[in-house]
Amino acid sequence: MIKKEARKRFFDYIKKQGLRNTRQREEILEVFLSSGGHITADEIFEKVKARDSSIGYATIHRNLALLLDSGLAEEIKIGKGKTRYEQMHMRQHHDHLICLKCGKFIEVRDENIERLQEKLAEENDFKPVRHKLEIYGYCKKCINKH
Amino acid sequence: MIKKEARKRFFDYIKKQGLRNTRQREEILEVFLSSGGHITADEIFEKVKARDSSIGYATIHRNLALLLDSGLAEEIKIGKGKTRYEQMHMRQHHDHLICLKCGKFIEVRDENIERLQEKLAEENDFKPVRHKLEIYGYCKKCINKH
DNA sequence: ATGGATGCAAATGATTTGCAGAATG
DNA sequence: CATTCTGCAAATCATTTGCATCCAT
Repeated sequence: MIKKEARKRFFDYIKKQGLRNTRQREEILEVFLSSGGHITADEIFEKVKARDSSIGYATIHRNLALLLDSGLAEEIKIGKGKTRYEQMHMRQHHDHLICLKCGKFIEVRDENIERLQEKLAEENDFKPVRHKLEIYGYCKKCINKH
Repeated sequence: MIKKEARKRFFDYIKKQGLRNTRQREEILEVFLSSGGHITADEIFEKVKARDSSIGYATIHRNLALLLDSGLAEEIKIGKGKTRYEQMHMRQHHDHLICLKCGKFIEVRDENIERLQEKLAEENDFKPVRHKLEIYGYCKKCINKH
């Protein structure tokens, strides 16, 4: 199962850094990995609190930083809203089409673009690690309304 | 001259919205258009203040919002730093290679990627307006140091 | 003259940090 | 046991807003 891999990767990272495992850390990881994607710190806080009402908000952020560092999560910051966190590990990388009207996120992937990005980086003596492609515009429903 | 075009576009927008032209607005636009790119609100504030020490910080933000709305500027939010503003109008669109070690921004452009993005959007019944592509990794200087 | 624009200071909102006690390896 | 982690509250930091006044049209 894929979630198991992600857990392993996270705990391997934790151990390598000389850090410890905790109940809270485990719960936050679980909620994050079970999220559809694009989850906020607040949303994680609410979900974890439902299971363990004693958890503090700061703990969410501290562990989110760890998810980022371990490469499991990626930040998405758009406009003035709060930062969203997306899974990097379990799922295949994808790009986003973002509707300027209704805010809808459409996940897409194009192998040719992926390949050209590698090439583009290489041509610039750059070793790519990850990337983010966001295309802003209007989705089908909103295309006539703006 | 290209800067002149950008100015026209901005003031056309202002007028269309029933807004007014002011000394401050003019100065902020000037500083923004003269910036190399990736400028922050603070940096604009400092530069404008050098010419007009009475200007307030809030005015920078209020006018930056206008630059965004008029389509002249684009926001770039990375990590925990402050938002950077980049010119959209005068210069050709470009993507970024961002070094995870030294923070260097390399501007790149690939026609094929641009074209494939159009196609990708179209296939999803999506009308693209603008996009943002950021590739994170290690630049030539840092590639051996991490 | 009229309503948008500005400067200032205070407010906001998200994220971070200091600290003392709790828990892990 | 030594250290990391946690919850809490206070602190930060960037950005936004309320308000009285100013100024462009």
